Parts: sequence; C-alpha cells; structure tokens
Amino acid sequence: MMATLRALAEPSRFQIVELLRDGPRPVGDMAQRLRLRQPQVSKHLRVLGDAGLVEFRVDAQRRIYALRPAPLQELEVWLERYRSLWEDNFQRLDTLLEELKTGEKKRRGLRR
Amino acid sequence: MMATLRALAEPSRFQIVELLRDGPRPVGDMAQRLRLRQPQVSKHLRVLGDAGLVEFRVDAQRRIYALRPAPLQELEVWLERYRSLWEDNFQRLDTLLEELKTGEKKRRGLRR
DNA sequence: AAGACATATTCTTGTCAGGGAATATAGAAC
DNA sequence: GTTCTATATTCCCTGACAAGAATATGTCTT
Repeated sequence: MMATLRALAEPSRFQIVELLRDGPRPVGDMAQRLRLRQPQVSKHLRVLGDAGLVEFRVDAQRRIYALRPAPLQELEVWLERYRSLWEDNFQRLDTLLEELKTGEKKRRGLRR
Repeated sequence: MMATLRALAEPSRFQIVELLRDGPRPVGDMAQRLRLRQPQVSKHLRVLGDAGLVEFRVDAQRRIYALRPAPLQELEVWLERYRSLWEDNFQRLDTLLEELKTGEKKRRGLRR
C-alpha cells in the first residue's frame, strides 16, 4: 500500500501507469510518447515493478510492460473504508456545497 | 490528484489520515497517539491541508483537524477508470490465482 | 498584567530520490 | 564473428524533504 502510493506519487511514473492502462507497451514506446529518456523510463519501471504495479514479458530484445491490477485493487479496498465520509448523508450537504464551489467530478451510484 | 498522492505517500501523514478517519482531532492528541513530536505533526498537517485533505476549526487555543472527503473521492474516481482491469472476466482467473499464491512472482498472458 | 497551554514556524542538517551521461547487457540481423 | 537495436545499470550531482531543536504566535486562566 505504502509502496503503491510512493510509486504513484511521482509524475513520470503516474504517466507511465496511465499509459499502460490502455494496454501493454515496450519501454521505447513509452519513452517516446512521454518524451522521457530511455534510462529514466527503465528506472521508473523498476520502481513500479518493485511495487508490484507492473510486470513484463520478453519479446526478443524488447520487454513488454503491463499493469498488474492487484495493487490498484488494494488501493480501492483501502479507499472504500473512507467511502462513508462522502456517502453518508451527514456529509452530503457539505460535499454538495464543495462541488458547487469548485466544480468537482461526478459521483455515481449510491450503495449500501 | 498528484498532490493527494504525494501527501499520502508518507508514513506519518498516512497515519494521520487514518486517525482522522474516525473523526476530528486536535493536534496534540494526534501527536500523542502516533508518538510524534508536535512540530512534525503540525508540519504534516500543513502539507495535508495544502493538498486539501484536511481542514480545521478553531476551538480556543486548539485546532480541531478533520478529513476533507473531496480529494479521496477524486482518487476513487481516478481508480474507477482502472476497475475494468480486474473486473472484466478476462482477468478474473489471473487475479484470483495471484491472491491464492500470496507470493510475488511474474506471470504471463495479458490480452488486448 | 503574567504565566501556562496549544499550535505554528523557522533554521539547520542529513538523507534520499530523480535526472543526466556514460556504460553494460542481451538479442537480432548481417 | 561484428554491428545494430532495445533495455538495464552505474556513477555523479543536485534539489527536495523530513526530523530535530529552538522559537514565535496566539489564547486561556488567574
């Protein structure tokens, strides 16, 4: 969890994760799209890998990196413990006002 | 979003957030419970505040800090874009196996 | 008023993480 | 084999950041 947060809390790595959301990619491709140098991308991928956020498969001299869902799933589980903060109605008005003030994102289906 | 992640990606601040999940608390109380020195707690609270994660109300010489749900809500919204990674059935078995194993190892076969 | 209490801020210092450049490794193609 | 391509790793340097200690700000109590 901590490792996941630390890994994501860096702009370049965050971008890499966003890229990989659309599917696996080789290192060079990411470097090009994100306008980063190859070594830095490799280094970031190592951090992401250590955090369990990515894995790769070898294709000749290429390494095709892909997202591993598990850590993100954990993050979501953790976040759910906070869900009552904005879902329970004792907070509703507060949140609503906040949204009006700053133009927040949508919120979906009310469960539980 | 980035600010939120950066703020959470620090153990003490993460703990503070966890504490505040149960309700608002004054600074001294948090310092005591987390065995941190008061100045460090104040500093962390400033970072959390700048990220919009906490707010406070003044009570005499105390400042009662509370969680602000908005940033966490944003995080959840962001995470939902990744939800298909583990909710779609083409990934179900994969993820399940991973959980059963509980050990971290490489694995193959992502589609798309 | 003075002192006690709660919190914030400053300053310093040590550590660590990320970028750049160069180099190493590994496989493919010739 | 040698060369080209793709990626990883090393080394150095700098900037950021968190802890510690001391101090400042602010408010209550007497």
